[in-house]
Amino acid sequence: MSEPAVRVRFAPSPTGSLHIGGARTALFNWLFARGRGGIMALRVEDTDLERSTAESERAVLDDLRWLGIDWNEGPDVGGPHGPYRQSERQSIYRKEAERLCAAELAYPCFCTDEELEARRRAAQAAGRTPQYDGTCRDLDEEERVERRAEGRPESIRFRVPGEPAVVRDLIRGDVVFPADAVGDFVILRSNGLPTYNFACVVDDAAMRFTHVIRGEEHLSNTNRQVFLYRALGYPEPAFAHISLILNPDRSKMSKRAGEAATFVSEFRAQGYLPEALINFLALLGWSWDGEREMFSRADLVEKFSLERVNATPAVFNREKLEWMNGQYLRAMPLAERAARVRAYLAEHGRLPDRADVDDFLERATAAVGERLKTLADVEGYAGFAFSESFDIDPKAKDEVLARKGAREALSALAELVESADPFEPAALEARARELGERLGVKAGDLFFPARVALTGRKVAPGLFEVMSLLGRERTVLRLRAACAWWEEPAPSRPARVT
RNA sequence: GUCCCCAUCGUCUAGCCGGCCUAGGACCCCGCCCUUUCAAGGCGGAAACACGGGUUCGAAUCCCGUUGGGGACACCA
Repeated sequence: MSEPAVRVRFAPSPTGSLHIGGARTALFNWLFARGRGGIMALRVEDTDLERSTAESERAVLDDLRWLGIDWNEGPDVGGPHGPYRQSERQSIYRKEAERLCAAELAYPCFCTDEELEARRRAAQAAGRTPQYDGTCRDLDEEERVERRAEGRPESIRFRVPGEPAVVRDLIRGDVVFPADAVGDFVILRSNGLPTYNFACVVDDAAMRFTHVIRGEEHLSNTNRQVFLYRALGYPEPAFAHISLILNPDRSKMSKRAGEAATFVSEFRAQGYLPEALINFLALLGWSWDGEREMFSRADLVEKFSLERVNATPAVFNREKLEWMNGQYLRAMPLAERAARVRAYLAEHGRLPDRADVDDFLERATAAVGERLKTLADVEGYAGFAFSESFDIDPKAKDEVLARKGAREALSALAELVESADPFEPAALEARARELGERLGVKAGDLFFPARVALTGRKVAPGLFEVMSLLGRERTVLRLRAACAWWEEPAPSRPARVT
C-alpha cells in the first residue's frame, strides 16, 4: 500500500474575525499540504451557540481568501467527509457518545452547574486539583432513572483511564502526562451538543486527517484527546503543536491589549499586503537557513517543513512587518503598485474624487516612491493633492515665517511657475535653482518654504513632483496664498492670548 | 495550587547528534555617506548564549536543578 496522502485541516471557531495566530496556524497547515500534494480542509467549529455567528464565519473565510490560503474541502465547497460545520454533525457525535456509553467508557452525569462549581471551589480551598470527583461515575440504572425523574440536567462524561497519556508531537517529541492529570470530562453537554475535545476527535478521525497542526494552547487538550482516540478505536494522527504568538509583554497575543492590531482584517485595513503578511508570519516559528528571509508564496510551499519549525514562542514584531511590507511594495512595478493603492483606497471609500483618478494615483504613487511602507502611505504623503483644501502644520508654517527672504523667494517662485514651459519636474527644478542663485538664496531656503506652502508639511515627496501632482494652477495658487501669511496676525503663535 | 511547554542580541532567528562560534543574518537604535525635506540605498557601530551545578581534553550545544515566561486545568474553543 502506498503512503496515505497528507490531509490537514484548519478548524476556526466563528466567534470573531481571523486572529493573527489563527492565520499562522492556517498558513502552516496550508504550506504543509501544498508542499506535498496533500489536501487542505476547513472545518468550522461552531458548537458554542452563544458566540458563533454566520457573519463571523464569512469574515474568517474572507480573511483566509485574502491571504491566499485556499482549501479543497470546507463548508462552502463541500467534500467527501462533510458536512464541515460541527453544528451540522450532531447526530454523528450523539452516535459516538452512545457507543462509548454502551461500552461503559462514558456515563451519564446528573450534577448541576452549581454543585460542580461548589465542589470545584471546595477542592481548590483544600489545595486539591479541581477535577470531577466522580459523583455519577458508578451510578446504577435505578439511580439514573431516579435522577432523571428529578428533572436534573443530563450530560455525558468520559471515563478517564487511570494511566498516563503520551502525545507524540512532531515539534516537541513525546510529551508525557501523568495518570491523574485530568478527571472525567464532559463529551456531550446537557443541551445535546458536543464539547470541543470530543467533536474535535470524532471529526479529525472521521475526516481522515493524517496530521493535526495547531497552536500550543491545545497541547494539554491532546492529553484528553489521545484517550478518546483509543476508546473510540481510531488511529491517532501525527500531532504538531506550534508555539504561541505573543504580545510585546510576552502574554498570549489576543484581542484585548487595546492598541495593537491582532486581526488579519486590521492589517488589511492598515494597508498591508497579503504576500508580506504571509512571508512575515511564516518566519514566526519557521526559518530556512537563518539568513534568507524574503520568500514568495511558491518559495514557502517548496521549502516549508515541520522539521524546521521551532518550539519557542514568538513576539509579534510589528516594525519588521512594516519593513517587509515596504520591501514588497518597492519591488513591485509602478503600475501594479498604483493599482493596489487604487484598490485599497476604493475598498475603504477613500478614492479622491476626480475624473483622472487612475492617472493621478499612478503619479501620486510614483511621487511617494520609496517612502511607501503601506498602501495607506500614498494618502499619507500625497494627501495634500487629493483635494482643493489641505491642512497646514502650524509648526512648519512658523518655521517658514521665520526664514529670511522666504516671502520674496515664494513670490518669485510663483511667478516662475506661472510662466514655466514645459511644466515638468526636471525643467522646473533647473529653473528654480537658477532663481535661487539669482536671489542669492540657498536651495534649502527656497525649497523648504515652498514645500510647506504646497503640502502644508515638512515631510513630503520631492518638491517638483509635488508641483507636477498639483498642476500649475494649484501650485501658483498655493504659493501665492503662502505669501499672504506674512500679513496675518500669526494665529499659530500664542501672540494674542486674552 | 497542579500538570505541561519554553529559555541565544530589545524583537524575529541561525547554530543545539559537543570543537569550524573571539556566536551569524534581519528588524529596531546610533554614526557617516548620498541629499531640497522625509524616505530608500551604501558603509560602519552598539547589542545575546538566564543562573548554578555536573559530564567531557573541550558545552550556546548533553544531563540535573533553580529562576523566569507562557499555556492548560470549564457542560469556551
